[in-house]
Amino acid sequence: GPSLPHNHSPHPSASYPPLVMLDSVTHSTFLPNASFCDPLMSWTDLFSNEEYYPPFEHQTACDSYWTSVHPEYWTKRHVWEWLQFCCDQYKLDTNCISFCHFNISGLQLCSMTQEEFVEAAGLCGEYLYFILQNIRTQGYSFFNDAEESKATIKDCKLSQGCHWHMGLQSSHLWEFVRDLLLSPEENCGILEWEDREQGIFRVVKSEALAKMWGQRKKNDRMTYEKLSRALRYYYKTGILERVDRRLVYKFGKNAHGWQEDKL
DNA sequence: CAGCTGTTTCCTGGTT
DNA sequence: CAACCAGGAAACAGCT
Repeated sequence: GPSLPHNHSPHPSASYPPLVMLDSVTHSTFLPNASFCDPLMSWTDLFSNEEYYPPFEHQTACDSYWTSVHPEYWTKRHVWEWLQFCCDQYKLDTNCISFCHFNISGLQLCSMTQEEFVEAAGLCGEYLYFILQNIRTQGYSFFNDAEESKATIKDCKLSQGCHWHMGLQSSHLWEFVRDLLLSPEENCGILEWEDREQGIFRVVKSEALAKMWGQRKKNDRMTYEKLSRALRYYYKTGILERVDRRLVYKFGKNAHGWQEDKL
């Protein structure tokens, strides 16, 4: 899509599926309760923190943790562990993840497209996809060779830090609305699903919504009048579809990440 | 620098 | 009447 940022791998020589940066992922969605912290930091800290990664020698062959195995060779159990870990570490909303979609082997997991991740886990799917691609591209040694990983981590930290920040800053209006709908903690009854399946929702507190959007854009002059004008532009691009009711909107064909997982 | 995207701002006119 | 909806037009900001 034209709105996707350019893929920019930290490892130009490697060939693997392109990294899809999370331009649509917002801070509020994934870290609803945490004080602001760079998700990247937790990501990298994660992989340099021995607390989460017990020394490799402590693992036995038949009792290996997912970090000690390359994703392609993960068992169902490894996949499960990885998923649990991601939910835990990134405070993913487990309600939007269809866990039965992940009752699969690592090989199957690796063959899933981003779209399939989104289908299986909504917005979290994008996140999980991103994490998985990172693990894959870092390679096996990432978890085992401490010396080698250090350098890799550092490189990653820099280049991906930029992407993260860009992703966090450049959230579009419709994504902001979507994320609000998907995170009850932040929502406070501002938005409400009218028809979850159809992607129809209602703006309950229009002024509050405008205020919140204004905060996001550092614009204290934002009003619902202006915000709604921006929303109406989405009819043209298929992000939203017209609903003939006051304060009611519907996600269009070109909006993604809002769908509830279908069992 | 030019051009494009995604709004932001403003406005006229019509609807609930 | 207040709060919305429809869009056109133009300004703007960030990005390529």
